Amino acid sequence: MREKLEKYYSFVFEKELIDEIVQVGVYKKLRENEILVDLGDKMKGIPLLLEGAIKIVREDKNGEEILLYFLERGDTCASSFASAISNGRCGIRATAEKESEIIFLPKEKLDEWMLKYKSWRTFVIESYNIRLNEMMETIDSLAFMNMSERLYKYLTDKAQIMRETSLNTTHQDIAYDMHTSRVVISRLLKQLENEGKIKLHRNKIEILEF
Amino acid sequence: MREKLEKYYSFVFEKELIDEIVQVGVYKKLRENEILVDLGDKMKGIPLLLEGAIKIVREDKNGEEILLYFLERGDTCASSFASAISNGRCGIRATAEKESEIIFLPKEKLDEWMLKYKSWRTFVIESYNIRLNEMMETIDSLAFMNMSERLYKYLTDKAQIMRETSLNTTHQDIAYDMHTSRVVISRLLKQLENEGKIKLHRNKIEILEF
DNA sequence: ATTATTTTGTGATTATCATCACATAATTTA
DNA sequence: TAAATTATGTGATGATAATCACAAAATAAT
Repeated sequence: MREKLEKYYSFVFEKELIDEIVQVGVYKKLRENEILVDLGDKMKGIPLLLEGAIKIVREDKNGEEILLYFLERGDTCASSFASAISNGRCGIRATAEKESEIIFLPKEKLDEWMLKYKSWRTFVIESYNIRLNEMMETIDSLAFMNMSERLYKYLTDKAQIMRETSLNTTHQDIAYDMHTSRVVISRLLKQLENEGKIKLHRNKIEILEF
Repeated sequence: MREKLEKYYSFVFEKELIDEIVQVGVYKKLRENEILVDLGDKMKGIPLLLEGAIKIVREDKNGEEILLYFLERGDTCASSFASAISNGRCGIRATAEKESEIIFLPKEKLDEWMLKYKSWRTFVIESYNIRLNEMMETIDSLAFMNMSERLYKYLTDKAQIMRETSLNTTHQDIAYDMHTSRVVISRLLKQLENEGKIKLHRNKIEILEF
C-alpha cells in the first residue's frame, strides 16, 4: 500500500501526511463492476484511487442513468468528500470499471488534515476543481454536441481512462451510460466505423483514431 | 457593508472573520447585466454575494451559451475560487441578473483563512458542494427532461432566485440561456400558458403555479 | 450438437426539436 | 404621426433521435 501511495502521491502529499494515511487508511481492492458508493449512501470517509478506473453515474427517479465522469488513479471522489463532511447523502453511484485499488480515509481526519497539511488543502481544492471542470465538460457535451460527437468523445475518453486502445463493452452498456437506446448507439458506431475512426467486434471496440 | 455582511453571514462566519472581511474586502455594486467574471479571466480574488442575483453561463467555441446556475445572496462563485487558488483561468461567465452587491476578497487571504477559521473551511467546502449539486441538477435537466419541463424549471428557478413571481425577460433571452431557439421557447410558453401555469405579457412572464 | 441466450444489424414509424419564412402586434424613435 | 425597431405568433419542412419489430450472427449452456 505504501509503495503505490508513494508512487502516485509523493508529489502531491508531504511525507508526514503519507505516513498518516498509511496509518489510518484502509486498503481495499475492488473487483470489476463492484459498487463503491451507491445513491443515498452516507459516506464515512473518502476513497483515494490507487489503481484502476471508477465510473461515476447519476440516476433519476425512473432509474435512468447518465455518466458524469470517470476517476483514475490519483483521483478522489469529490462527491464523497462533500457527503462525508456534511453528513449528507451521496447523489451518485460509483462503480469500478475494472479491478481497482483504493485507500479509504476516515472522515474524522479530513478536517484535521486541512489544518496540518498545506498539501492536503491543495489536494482537496484541486479535486473539487477537477470535478467541477469535468462536470462542465459533461454539460458541454449534453448541450452542444450531437449523439455522434458525444459517442466518439465517450469512446476516446474511456479508452484513455482505461489505458487501452480497445474497449470491452457492448452497445447496450454504452447506451446506458449515455442515456440513449442501443439501436441509436449501434447505428452511430457503424457510422464511425465507416469513417475509419473505430473498428467493431463483438463485445469489443477498437479505437483507430484519437 | 458590515451591516449586510452581518445580516447574511453572521450565522456562517465567526465574528473575527467578519472583522477581517470588512478590513480587506472590497465592496462593489453591480448594475444589471454587468459582467462580473468573463471567460478566460484570471481571478485575483473571489466575490461574496451580499444582495442580488448572478447568472453563471458556459460558452462553447462557437459562442453558444448554456446556463449553469444562478447565485443568490450568501453564495460565492466556486469557479472563481478554483481559478484564484490555482492561478488558472475561469471557464465561465458571471453576469448580474439584477442590481447586485458583492464583496471582493483578495486571493492571498483565501488559504490563510483556511488555517485560521473553521467557519471559512466549512464555507468553502459547502460552496463547492452546493455548486457540484447545482451542476448535477443541470445535468439531470439536460439528460432527463424535455424542453417543456426544462423551461418550466427554468422559470420557477429563476423566479425564486429573483424573489419575484414575474420575470422581466424576452423569449429570446430564455432561448439563449437554454441553448435553443426563440421559436421553440415561444411555442412551449404558449403551451404552458394554456395549461394555466403561467401568463404571458410582452417582456414579462407571470408564474401562476410553482 | 442442439438449444438458448446475448449481441448486433436494419427497416419503418413517430416524436421532438431546429430552422426557415413570414405575419402581426407592441413599443420606440425620428 | 409615420417609420423603424423589437417582440411575439404560426405554418411548413427537415434533421435527429426514440421506439418498435424483427432478423441474423456469435457465443454459451445443456
